[in-house]
Order: sequence, then C-alpha cells, then structure tokens
Amino acid sequence: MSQEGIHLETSLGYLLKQASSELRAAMEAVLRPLGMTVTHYSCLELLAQRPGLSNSELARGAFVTRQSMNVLLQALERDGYVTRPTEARVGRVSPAQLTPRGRQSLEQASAAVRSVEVQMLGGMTPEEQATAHHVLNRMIRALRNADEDSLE
Amino acid sequence: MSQEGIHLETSLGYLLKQASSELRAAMEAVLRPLGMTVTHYSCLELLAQRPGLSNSELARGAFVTRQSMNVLLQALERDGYVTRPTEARVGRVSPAQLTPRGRQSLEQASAAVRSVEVQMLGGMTPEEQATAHHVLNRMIRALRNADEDSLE
DNA sequence: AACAGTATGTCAGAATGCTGACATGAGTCA
DNA sequence: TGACTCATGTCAGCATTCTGACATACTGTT
Repeated sequence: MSQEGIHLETSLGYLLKQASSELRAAMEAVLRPLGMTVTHYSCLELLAQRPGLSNSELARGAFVTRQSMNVLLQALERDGYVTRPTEARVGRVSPAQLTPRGRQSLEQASAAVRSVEVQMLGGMTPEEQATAHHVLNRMIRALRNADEDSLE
Repeated sequence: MSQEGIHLETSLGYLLKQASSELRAAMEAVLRPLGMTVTHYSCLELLAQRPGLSNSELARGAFVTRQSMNVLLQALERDGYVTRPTEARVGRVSPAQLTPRGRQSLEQASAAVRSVEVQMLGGMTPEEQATAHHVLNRMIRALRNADEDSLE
C-alpha cells in the first residue's frame, strides 16, 4: 500500500483530473441512494434553471453526446419526469420541460449535491473561492481557444 | 444556438467538470493520431515515472477500476509495450515495467500531452499557477475527508 | 495457530457512453 | 428558386468502463 505522492502531482492537468474524479465519486455516492446518476441529475438541474432547453443543448451542458442525452431524455419522458412537445414548432428542436414530478425529484438531489459542493469548498475563504473560479475559467478558455486554432 | 452562460457557471463544481471535460477532449485530440487513448497514455506515463507499479496502483493513478486497467495491461503486454513477471514474488502483486518499445511510444505521446498542458496554462502567471495548484489540492483533500467521514 | 479483515488479480455479464449514419428542417448565397 | 452548409433528433452497432464474484495471499488480533 504505497500512497505517497507521484511526481505527477506537480502537473496541473493531473490535479484537475484528480479533483474532478473525486468530485464525481462524491456526487455518485450521494445520488445513488436516490436512484439517480450524475448525468441524470445534471439534466434535471439544467432544465430547472433553463426550461425549454433542447436535447442537444442539454447534452452540451452535461458534457455528453446528444445521442447519450437522447436515450436519457426518452427514459425521463417515459417515467414522467420531463415533457416534450409531440411536434417541434421550429425546426427539429423540441424544448423539454420539467414536470412537477421531475421538479420534486430534483429537490432532494439538488440538496444532496449542494452538500457535496459545500464539503468541497471546505474551509476555503471567499478569496480562495474567487481565485479558484478565476483560474478554472482561464484554463477552460485557453483549452477552447486551442481547439479553435487547430480547426483552421 | 443559445450559448450564453448558464447560471450554473457560478458553481465551482460545474466549472471543475467543464475544465476537466475540455482537458480530456484536448488530450484525446492530440493522442488519437498516435493511436493512443487517455487511459492508455496515463498507464505508460505512470510506469515511466514509477517503474514496478502494480495493476491496482496503476488503476488508482489513472482513475479507473483495477478491472479496467487489467484489460488494458493485458493488451499492452500482448503488444510488447510492458512486461510483467510470469509469477508474483510477493503476494499476488505483479509489478509492471515499460519495454523499450513502450518507452519509445510514450515519448511522442508525452510531448503531445505536454503541449496541451502548456496551452492550458496559457498566459497564466506563475502566481496563478501556484494558486491553482493550491486550490485544487484543497478541493481534493476536502472531498477525500468527506468520503472517510461517511465510512464510519 | 487460528481467525477475521483487507488487498490483489482475474473472469464474466451488464451498463453506459460513443461513433457512424440517416432524414429533416433552417439559414445562406448565387 | 436551387444548391450548399449546418444543426438537430434519432436509430443501430461498437467500445469502454463498471459491477459482481471468486480464489488467493498478506496483516494483525486473539
């Protein structure tokens, strides 16, 4: 059982992956008793904050492909958590809405996830939280620009 | 095509997931031409920095289950990138080693991944990098403690 | 020495997500 | 109007990872 730090600990990329992995595990742990997966929860939370999001938009927001989100949405619709108009009004986009049942199901999950985030923020001061916010945004922007650069 | 920021952007957890997702995508993009997956690369990199790691230790380092790492290791062994002793000397642990071929294959991948990390660090000052390092470690520690707490 | 507890390697089945592909509708430009 | 491009929803097949399970080996306790 050797658990001393690897040299990779000096890599921000590795740290990022590690933190994300830990966060995901913690979320899965609190969502499992509710019979909910992380993507499942992300979908509901996105719909609560932005009613009318389409399948593709939800997929982008939950960091999965639109195909994956589609099967999830169909299940959620079948089980009565969300509704989608039978026919699209504009283009092929069919905006999704939470049902009261979906909203209720989200409430407990949202509280559970909030507790995880509070745990994660631990004893961080508001200043530290602000710098974390700032630094993560910097990384995201830098990586996104790299993608665009390679596309031309 | 509505791409304006969601309210969730104020959540550090969401930002973390976003950054991690972006980083993973960027790594996949540069590793694909080399016929290598992220877990594949992680395994080789870990072995280069810490020769003799066992299957389970590699799994933890690459953030996958030991079962997943096992199938990868078997493939890598079959293709001559790593070697493992046919019989364990102590317990069931069989330490893995990179072959020259594995080391060579890693070289290009390592350079590619380094370029991604440089891109990610973008115009970040050394101070910002240090705070990023610090803040991510804080989050990781807080989440890990939460896990231990729930185990008792 | 016997025991429980824990960690490991490994196999098999299940779940989840992804890639490929297709048809449809909107926007653009000649 | 017609051709081209792009985004969307959706289906099918594939890949990767995970969960469950088992045998084995070390560790510490009584």
